[in-house]
Formats: sequence, C-alpha cells, structure tokens
Amino acid sequence: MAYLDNAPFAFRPQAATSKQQATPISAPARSPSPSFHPAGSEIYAQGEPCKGVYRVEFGAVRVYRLLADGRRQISGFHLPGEMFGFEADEVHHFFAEAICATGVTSTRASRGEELSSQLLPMALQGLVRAQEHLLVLGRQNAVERIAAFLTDMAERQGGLPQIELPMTRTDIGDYLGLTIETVSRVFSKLKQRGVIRLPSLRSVEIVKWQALQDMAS
Amino acid sequence: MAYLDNAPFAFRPQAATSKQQATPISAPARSPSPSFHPAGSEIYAQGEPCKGVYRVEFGAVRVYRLLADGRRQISGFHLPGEMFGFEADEVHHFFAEAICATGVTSTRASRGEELSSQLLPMALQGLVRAQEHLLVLGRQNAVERIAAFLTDMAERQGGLPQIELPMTRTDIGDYLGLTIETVSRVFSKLKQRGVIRLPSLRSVEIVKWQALQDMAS
DNA sequence: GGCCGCTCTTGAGGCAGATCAAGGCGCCAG
DNA sequence: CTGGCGCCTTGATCTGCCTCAAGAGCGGCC
Repeated sequence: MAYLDNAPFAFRPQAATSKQQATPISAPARSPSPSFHPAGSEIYAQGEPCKGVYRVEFGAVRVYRLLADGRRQISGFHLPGEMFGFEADEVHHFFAEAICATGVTSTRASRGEELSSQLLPMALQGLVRAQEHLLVLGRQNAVERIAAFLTDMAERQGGLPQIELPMTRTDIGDYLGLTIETVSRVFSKLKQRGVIRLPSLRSVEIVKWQALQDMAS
Repeated sequence: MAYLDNAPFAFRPQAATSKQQATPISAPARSPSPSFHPAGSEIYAQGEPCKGVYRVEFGAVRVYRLLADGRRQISGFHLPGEMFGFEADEVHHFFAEAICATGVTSTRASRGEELSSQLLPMALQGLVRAQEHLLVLGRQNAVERIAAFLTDMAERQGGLPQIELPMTRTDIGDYLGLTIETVSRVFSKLKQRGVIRLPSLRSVEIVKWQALQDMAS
C-alpha cells in the first residue's frame, strides 16, 4: 500500500495541528491489554468468538458488515476514547478494522454485575447513535447525509472547525449508503458554496457552521 | 379513525389463527404497572423525560423519529415479549406509539447493578438489530428490503409461514426507507411470482421460504 | 343499504443518485 | 527524476425509486 493509509498516522481528534506523528503513542498506564494495529488490519472478523469489548486509544476503527456480493455497510467509525465490539451473544456479527495506525485496549468478559453497570451506558449510547443513523440512511438525501456526517465528526473531535478525516471517501460512502462519486460531488458542491474548505484530501474546515447544521436538518 | 386501526385488535404473534379479538387481554399477573394504549395513541414523545423501559404484553408498538418537514423513520417495531424505550440519558430521543390496541408494562428507574445486568443483554440485542437494519437501509434495494422485513417478522412470530402485519404499508415504508407505492408494488411482484400470498390486507403467507430468504441476501 | 373516509393498488412520468468512463494528484519505489 | 499505483474528481448516461394521479377495496356510520 502507498498513499496516506500507509503512513504511521496517529489520529487524535483533539490535536488537529499535528497531523502526522512518527512514533506510536505509548500505551496508557491503566490499559489492561493494549494492542497495536497497523492501517487496514483486521481487529476481529464476523463469526469469530467475542473476546470482550474494545476501547480506541489512538487512531480510528471502522466496524462493518458485508453482503455476499461484496456490498459493504459501515455501521460506525470509532475515535479515541470510544468503545466498540459490543455483541449480543458470544460471536461477532461484524468486522472491525483499523483505518490508520491504531491502538486499542480490550476488556475481557462481560459477566458480573459491576461490569454490566459500566457497560450499559455505553451500549445505550451506541444504540441511540445507531438509531439516529437509521434516520439518516432511511430518510435523508445525499447533501443532508454528508452534512450530518461532518457535523457529527466535528462534534466528536472537540467541536473545532478544522477536522481530520482518517477514512477514505469510499469509507464515507459505505457509512452513508452512497457511492464514492456522490460523496466527492457533494464535497465539491459544499466547497463551491463556501460552506467548507478542503485544505487537504483528508482534512475539512467548516466555514459556515450554521449553514452546515441547517443542511443536516 | 376507521378501518382496521380502530378495531380492538389484539395482535399476538404466536396465535395467527385468531386474527381479531373482541376483548383486550387481561394484564399478566407479574406485571409491575400495566397500561393500555388504544390504536394510534402515543406512549411517549421525543423530549419527554424517561420513565423507564417498557415491555409489550400484547399488541404492537412503533418507535420513530421525525424530521422538521415531517419525514419519518421508524427505527423498530416491537411485538409482545419485546422491550423498548432504552435511552442513553434521561430524555426520550424518539416517539413511541401503539400500532393497534396494545398493553405495555414499564420498569422504572435504570439504576442499580442488578437491574443493569438484566437490561444489558436486551440493550445489546437492540444494538445488533439496529446495526443490521443499517445494512438494509444503506445497501439493499427495494425487493431485498421487503424480503428482509418479511423474513424478520416471520421469525419473530414463531417461524410460521402465515404472518400478521399489525402495521400499515406506510409504516412499513417508513421502516424500510421506501414510499408506500414502492412497498405495494414489491408486495404485488412477490405475490405475482408466487413467493407470497396475500389472504387479506394485513396478513401474508410465505409460500416459498427459501426464495424469500435468498432475496434478503 | 348507501355514503364516506381511509388504505391500498396501479399507471405514467420525472429525478436523484448509481454506473460507466476518463483524467488529475500525491506519494513512493526505483 | 520518472514511472506506477491508489485515491480522488469530474463528466455523461442510465435506472430504480419517487412523485403525481386516479381508482378500487374495505369497514364504519348514519
């Protein structure tokens, strides 16, 4: 692989200024079992036994499902500090991959009441997030989807107007139920209207916050 | 209101034979706080404070969200025995309505570890269900969506080939991200191909199970 | 019984986004 | 420096579903 994906790109939402970072961040002290995943590598696969839930320490993760003919739906992107890997039974129903160089910690076993009470709020947040995503996929047009995506990413990256997108246009399309061409066209249209600027391929500057939020409905 | 919606229609998945029932079923003995909701009535609204989680005793419930211009996305239908009303914070993010005459019991307060450990598996199941629905809305065409919907409903009603649909075509459209016309056309096409039969407006008989499942991908 | 209101079905035409196709850009390897 | 490979952008065309419209079926109410 070449291009950006291959770079040891430590994606950290709060620090938009240092886009690239040469050395991986050292594992946090309180981490139970840290592991490093290079860009594009699998964290778990559909059908694999569930080993617990994961927390992103740095980088970014995509969780997705495939149809037999290769169509892909990304159910969510996960940024540092966020949890993923929740399952209803003992087997993974989805795939998870590192988008860029990524570190995750895993918490084993989801038994025990004290753990349940910690996990529940996160599972509930994931549920609400997924249900809001349903509205986007079911009832919003291409411009509204992109606007909702950018708004969401900006909020999750600390609310700053400058955001970094670790994922490709293909990933964004597979998350929003659009083709890569449509994603690209909408980006161009928003740029042309002066709503956003595109300083580089993977970064977006939101110029007109209110306009973008209005578009997201 | 007129038509079927108004009938005291006790929708019970396992009992496909008795389609209509004149008297509401009496509240189950172990119910903590049963309540009855006539067809079309609101169970909770977006923005209302959260009073706990609910369990459907009989009937059926739709949970949905609205856009400012009236577009509606139904995030899920809930049949007897199923739970709904999970929220991440203390306020409802969705609307819930009784589709037909419906009885629900509510479990108050989601604090306490023993309760968390009971709620977590249900929240997780809801999460997986929502994420699978994302695949349908994001990447499947109209025929695949209807096939997936019918397969799902049949499985949740005990796997019998004869299923009862408490919801209207509009509801199905708003659940699958389609218009009512498209829903109706796909039903007609499946009927014409001999995959299903439509003994009445609100009941479906699945004639070719395998064909239907193949369509759902 | 006969009217009315609502849901559902079916047809005709239009459009948003998919598909097909070509070219540009940035990074890396040689 | 130069070639090659991914990724992205842009244009032209196509199509699946939406929109608009009309009519049929069913149940309730007077």
